[in-house]
Amino acid sequence: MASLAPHNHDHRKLAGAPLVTAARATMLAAGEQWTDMRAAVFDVLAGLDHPASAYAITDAVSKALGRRIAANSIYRILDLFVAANVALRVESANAYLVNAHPECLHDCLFLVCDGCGKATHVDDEAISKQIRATAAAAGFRAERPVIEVRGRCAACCA
Amino acid sequence: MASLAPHNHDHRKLAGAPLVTAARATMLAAGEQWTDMRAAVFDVLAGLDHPASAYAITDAVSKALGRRIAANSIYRILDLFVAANVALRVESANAYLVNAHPECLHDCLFLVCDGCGKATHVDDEAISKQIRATAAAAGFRAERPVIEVRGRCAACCA
DNA sequence: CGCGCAATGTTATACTATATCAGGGAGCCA
DNA sequence: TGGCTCCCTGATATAGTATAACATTGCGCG
Repeated sequence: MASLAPHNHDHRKLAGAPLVTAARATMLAAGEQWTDMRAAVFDVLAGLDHPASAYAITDAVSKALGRRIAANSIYRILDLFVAANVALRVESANAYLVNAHPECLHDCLFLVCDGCGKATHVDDEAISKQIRATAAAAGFRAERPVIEVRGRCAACCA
Repeated sequence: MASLAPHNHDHRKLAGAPLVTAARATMLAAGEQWTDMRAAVFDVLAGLDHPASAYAITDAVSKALGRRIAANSIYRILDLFVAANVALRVESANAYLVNAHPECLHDCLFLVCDGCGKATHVDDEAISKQIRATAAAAGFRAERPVIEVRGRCAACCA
């Protein structure tokens, strides 16, 4: 275990079982349950290599469970996940993504490729601070910055 | 805050007739027509004090023209407007807004109030440059930054 | 005139998101 | 145990956002 300084931003990404464990712990800490259904949704999210729509996730969960799940139920769970910071939403793509380090909370920036659809999650405190400062200067109370860059990733620029 | 752009970024906001004239000129310069329909949509946009959904705009245009316009037609025109930079889209709100200075092109930042729904349009080259630099550092070609801050405006904080 | 082209109309449909109420299981307490 | 509440999920309906596909109109031009 790396040391947990006040917040050293050692952002190694979790994956596999440790990620599930961390997500579960985060949910429990938020006073939310970790049900079979939620675990199934999380597994699907964690298995994606790019953000997916709620309906795509619904299809994948349905397939995984062998029975039809209503989109409705998936939305409820995704909303909880986002609120608890174990999942993230890409506003400009109406899509959801697992949060590979659910234990630290900060504004995040997505580089969203219009070629392959993949999103790279970047944390940059300098940008975040600057945006929040700009908002504050305008007398605006920033609650949820949405910072996304549409464009082309290195692989898709070719 | 060095101002090295080709133009001086004197961002006085246009309104009323001069704004329409500027928008029209911008569209023509982009090789697009300025039809009665487009003028009607633009008038509605220019009369809004906060971003509105395509359907709300459809209703307003329909009312202004005294006949029912299909949402479809409005979407087409809004898309053109956004492409030509005479209108802007707030991704996190699925809403459209007139661009009060259509003649200069830059990334923009919206402060979107969850209380009153108003959006403040801020231009900040420092943030824009930093975001683009971050993207470039990741080998990502930034084409369209989406920078929006959800929160509460000064009036709604009270 | 006849043709092509762009804009708009018309209709249908896909996609995204939420509301509402019913059912069912776990824990709690008399 | 029985009954109770609370939360999660199911089921259904509907609202809201966006695009597809083809028809029609009107205008400029040879």
